Amino acid sequence: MAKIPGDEPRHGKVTMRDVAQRAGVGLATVSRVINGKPGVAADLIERVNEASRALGYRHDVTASSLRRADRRTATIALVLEDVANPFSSALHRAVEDAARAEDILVLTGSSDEHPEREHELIDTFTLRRVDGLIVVPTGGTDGQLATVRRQGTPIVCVDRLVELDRVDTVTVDNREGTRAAVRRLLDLGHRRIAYLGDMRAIWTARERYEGYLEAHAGAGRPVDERLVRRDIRSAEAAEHAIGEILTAVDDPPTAVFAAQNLLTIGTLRTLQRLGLHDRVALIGFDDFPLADMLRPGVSVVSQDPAEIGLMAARLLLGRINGGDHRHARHAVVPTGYIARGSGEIPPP
Amino acid sequence: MAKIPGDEPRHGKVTMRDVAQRAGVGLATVSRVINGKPGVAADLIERVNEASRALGYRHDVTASSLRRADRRTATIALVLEDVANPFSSALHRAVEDAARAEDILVLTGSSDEHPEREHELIDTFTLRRVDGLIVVPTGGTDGQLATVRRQGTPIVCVDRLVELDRVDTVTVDNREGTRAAVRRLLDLGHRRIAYLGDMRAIWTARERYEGYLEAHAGAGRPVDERLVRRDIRSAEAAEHAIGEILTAVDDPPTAVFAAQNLLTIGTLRTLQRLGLHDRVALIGFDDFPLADMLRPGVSVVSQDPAEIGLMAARLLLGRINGGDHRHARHAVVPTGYIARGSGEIPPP
DNA sequence: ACGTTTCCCGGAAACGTTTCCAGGAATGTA
DNA sequence: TACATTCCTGGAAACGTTTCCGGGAAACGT
Repeated sequence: MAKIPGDEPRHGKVTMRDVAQRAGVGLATVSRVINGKPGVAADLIERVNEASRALGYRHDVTASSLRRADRRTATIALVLEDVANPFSSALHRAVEDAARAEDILVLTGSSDEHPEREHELIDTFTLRRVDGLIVVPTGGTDGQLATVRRQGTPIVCVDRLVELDRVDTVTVDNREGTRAAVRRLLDLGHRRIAYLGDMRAIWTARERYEGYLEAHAGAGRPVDERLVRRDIRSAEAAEHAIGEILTAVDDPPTAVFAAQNLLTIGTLRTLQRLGLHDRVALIGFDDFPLADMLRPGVSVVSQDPAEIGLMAARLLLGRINGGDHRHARHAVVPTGYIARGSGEIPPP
Repeated sequence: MAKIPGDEPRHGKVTMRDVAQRAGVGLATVSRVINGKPGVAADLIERVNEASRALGYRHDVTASSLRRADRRTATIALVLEDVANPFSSALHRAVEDAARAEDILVLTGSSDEHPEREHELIDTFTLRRVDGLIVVPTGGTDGQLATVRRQGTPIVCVDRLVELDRVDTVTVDNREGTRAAVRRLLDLGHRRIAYLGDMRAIWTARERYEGYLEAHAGAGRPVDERLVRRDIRSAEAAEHAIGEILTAVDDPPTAVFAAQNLLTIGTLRTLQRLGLHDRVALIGFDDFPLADMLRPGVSVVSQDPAEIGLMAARLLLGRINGGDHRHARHAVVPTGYIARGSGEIPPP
């Protein structure tokens, strides 16, 4: 064959059969010992362990999962929006740590918020027979998720609520976090509070907007539609939108609530450009690095991706390890508020 | 073919045998068709394809790799310092994209800069028979990497240079990037330039320091050891160190070069606290989000993690696909300089 | 002492696939 | 036409493991 020059002949491959032979026992016994199954004489266990140590035997998880009844593969998959964004990667890390504790590996993929891509990823992952799936769902794959779940793969959906049979979720209290923050602005005396929101197709975006409305309703204040822009998907679009609102509207807002990371940053840029950063209040949803280094510091509604990831991993691993709760569990982790100055600017 | 939501029930495990039966051909023929091997009659190919489509057959990569001669598993592994840090995750994303183009999945793990942890990860990954390994090496695992490589697994080391047989590397031109930046400061008239560096055990840290020395040597300027602090590992430590240098030294520096992300941020904090951010020049190594939003904007030597990741993936996939280059290839990607103000502050 | 149950153990089948091998058809050559 | 060669094809073995099953020994009950 095409033998790569300089490649060592694959000597390594010591198999269970080798161990069995050296220990002078049957193949089945070695398997039992390796898997820690009961009902093997103590001296045989010792012989097998000794032999496998001496030979440097390494258990082949792949081959094992082929025959194994539960087909466990010691791998879970994580479908994120984009492994490179800070929220996703913090989540990823938390999941990795939780999985590592049980010697489980993590496969990841980025959906880029595209249902087709997400579908494809879930497809590939389930084909590899991962033991479980943690998904930040785009919302276009509920049907697929339901079938996959029905076929036996435990699933935890994260960040966005989905209502599917025996699919657990971990979400953040978007509505309440937003409501409380906007309420702060109202209590500070702001009457005209602009709102910048993400794509309406995204559950969190809808929830946050609800919180904005609730805060106004709770304070008996009307919402001026002209101060609201939704379906904004980038920092640039936010820059533009808030610029329009601040300049074109005859009675401009004295505060802004930016319902997502990038939108906060876009708003920030425009405020600085217009020299309004010390006069218009700003609260963003979701913290970001260096928010405290800006002036004024940017106040945010914070969520804890590590906590979310940990929770998701716990729920998933719980189901994988046989806890077959017949109903879906929905964990909600609370948001925080970090006051850094921008949210504390009073109306003129 | 690409139907999106609410998919067919596709329960059951339809195997190659089922396809063979329905197509009225032998098992071996189905395998040949699926793997696109030559020497099958056109009508049989059509029959097999039709049958497999009709039954919704899905190729089981796991079982396949068990018997397969090359043992390819269509998976590569990525060992990063921490999946959650921006450099790592940007790299991760680039690798994911390159791999996806060849239907290859990516396993990841975080070493946290611990050799033992890295060793463990590499061990686990190779046991799973990944097709290749991309590693940001801690430096404590060269022996293991050499063995793994010798046993046949292609390896690309990233960010830090290692000299191992047939192990490719992708690094950034740390030395030159630093030299040029420090040279700028010197040309601007700065004579006393402080240096904050990461752990000396890390190759990049050593290289950057060399660049700092070279710049001084090239300009015929001496280096004052009292302005140099190395082995700093956190933003807090940097904050403290630079504070000491700025206040305790009788003839304080007029500029600072921070050789790593966190150190730049730590320095920034201290400069702001001391009210020196407009008077002491600062250049950092490695860009970070919002660096342009600070006052003054933070000038940095920039590296492109996406480019690095892409390059690494290319080298790896090249080897996986049979490119048996017998010598190691070392790609070096250039750094940039982004002037935002802080690096352009002249000496008093 | 004898039958029955329980407990351990090892040989063999199975998991879903690829590869080896041998046989039959088709083609080429003399 | 006869024979060697090439080409296709499918049955069976193999990959490394787990699980099924049957058998022998030990423990138990009478």
